[in-house]
Amino acid sequence: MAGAGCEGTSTVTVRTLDHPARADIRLEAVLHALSDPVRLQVVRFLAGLAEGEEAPCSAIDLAVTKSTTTHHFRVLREAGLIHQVYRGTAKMTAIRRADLDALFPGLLDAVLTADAARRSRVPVG
Amino acid sequence: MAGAGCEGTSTVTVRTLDHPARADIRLEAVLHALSDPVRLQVVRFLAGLAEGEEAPCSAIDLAVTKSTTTHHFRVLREAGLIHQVYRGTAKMTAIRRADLDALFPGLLDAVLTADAARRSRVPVG
DNA sequence: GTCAAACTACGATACACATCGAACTACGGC
DNA sequence: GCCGTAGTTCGATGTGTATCGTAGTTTGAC
Repeated sequence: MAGAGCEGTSTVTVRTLDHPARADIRLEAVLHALSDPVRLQVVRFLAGLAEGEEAPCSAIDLAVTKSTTTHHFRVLREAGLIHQVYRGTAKMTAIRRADLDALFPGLLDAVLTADAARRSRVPVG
Repeated sequence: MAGAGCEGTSTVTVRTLDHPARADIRLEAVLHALSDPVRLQVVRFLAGLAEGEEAPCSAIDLAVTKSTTTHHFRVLREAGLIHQVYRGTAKMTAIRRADLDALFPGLLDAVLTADAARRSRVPVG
């Protein structure tokens, strides 16, 4: 059966992922997504990449299982923080910086700056 | 029994409230506190007051019961977003802007700006 | 086709949270 | 002392969430 059992897939087997449009990104959802340490780690990693650069889920060393990782990536995607696309066996992820900066100017930078400052105070987190 | 049954009260009946020190304010807790619409409304109201100005809980018209209001104010206080002090029968609340701006420069303003922008797009929220 | 790698789905679990109503406490005024 | 106002506490409830393990799907390589 084509495309069965795949979250966000249309009838044909193309493996597409649903993303909220820029206008549908909600501030509360973004703040909630950022309030989890695992997800903040993901965002921190992606924000450290070059503009538009992608990374597979496996590139980030998270202290949780793969199924939990899938969960967190979905929360980030549905909140509008990241964009994901299948490329071969990997699922490439990039941060939606342009959308975020347009909707919430300075928010992402403020969070990343605050997070970096805290991490420099408390060496290992 | 002196001071029994009062959250954060010391042995003598003085009704003191515990607040985290500036250094103990955690970014995740702040983001989580801001990710609830009721609490965001409280912060928006307090941020609109003059510098250092206080307001009683009852000054904000929230669409929840008093016990739920108590809950949200406690979340905000324990996250380090607000400072509360008893004054007569009222509990006066002020935003901890200096602490927040020192720890997370630009974060509160970015959230408030984004919230204001969204509220101007969607008139009633 | 077979196999391994990458990721997903599902069910379970344990915990956190937003909400309420009802009963209670603290304070100021009469 | 009595009462009203402001806020708290407690228990309950329904919902959300972070986590896991196991089993499954998809894809590229062989």
